Amino acid sequence: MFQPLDPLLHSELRLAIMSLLISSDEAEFPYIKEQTGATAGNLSVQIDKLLAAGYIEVEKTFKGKRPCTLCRISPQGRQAFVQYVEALKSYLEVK
Amino acid sequence: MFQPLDPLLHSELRLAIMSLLISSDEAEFPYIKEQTGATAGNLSVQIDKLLAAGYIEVEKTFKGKRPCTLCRISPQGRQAFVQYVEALKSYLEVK
DNA sequence: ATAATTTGGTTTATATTATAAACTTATTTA
DNA sequence: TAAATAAGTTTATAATATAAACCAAATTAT
Repeated sequence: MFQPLDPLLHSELRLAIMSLLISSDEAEFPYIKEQTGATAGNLSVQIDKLLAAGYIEVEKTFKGKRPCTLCRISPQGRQAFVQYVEALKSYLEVK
Repeated sequence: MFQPLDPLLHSELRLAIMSLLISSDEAEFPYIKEQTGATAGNLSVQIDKLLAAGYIEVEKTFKGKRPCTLCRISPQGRQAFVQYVEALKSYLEVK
């Protein structure tokens, strides 16, 4: 009937992050922050969770002299997102 | 960019309840319990929240000698569900 | 030169939420 | 009449989301 929803993706901010990454493939911390409207603290925590789950990869580099945190979606992340969307349909389709 | 997700609907169990009610219009507690696989306690709590939000109406009757809790979606609930689905699209569509 | 502000975050604390366990009451069934 | 089942509710706990507080380095203003 209803397919379980991956709790890692069923979160407004994490879903927004993944949504950005699935189309842009990679994005910098400040860009994600701006696009999602999240606070830096919240964003940092949620990025850590996605990283811990293996849904994204995080590369810490520098952009000139300033630190730059680059996020990229992983194959597992991409798959999890697709599955999440599939699962969601079981709740949204009129049966 | 991303539309906010109504936190009352962005919950696996409450979304399942609303999903059932939007298509069947009304349903009994045990039926919802069976369809969602939720525990009675959890279901009771979430039904209360949907009721408090005005998204559903709850009628406590009897079916023979046994109590029967009947849930029905309200116009506000229906509207909120439709809006939630709209908002979700902003996360799911490839941009 | 140095004080204040901004950038780019992380860590920690709090408040909310989801969830199940424990409980209640009435009704069947053994 | 004792045990089990049905139909829930209340309460406790564990997880979660979120922002506030913090930190370090770089930039800008005085």
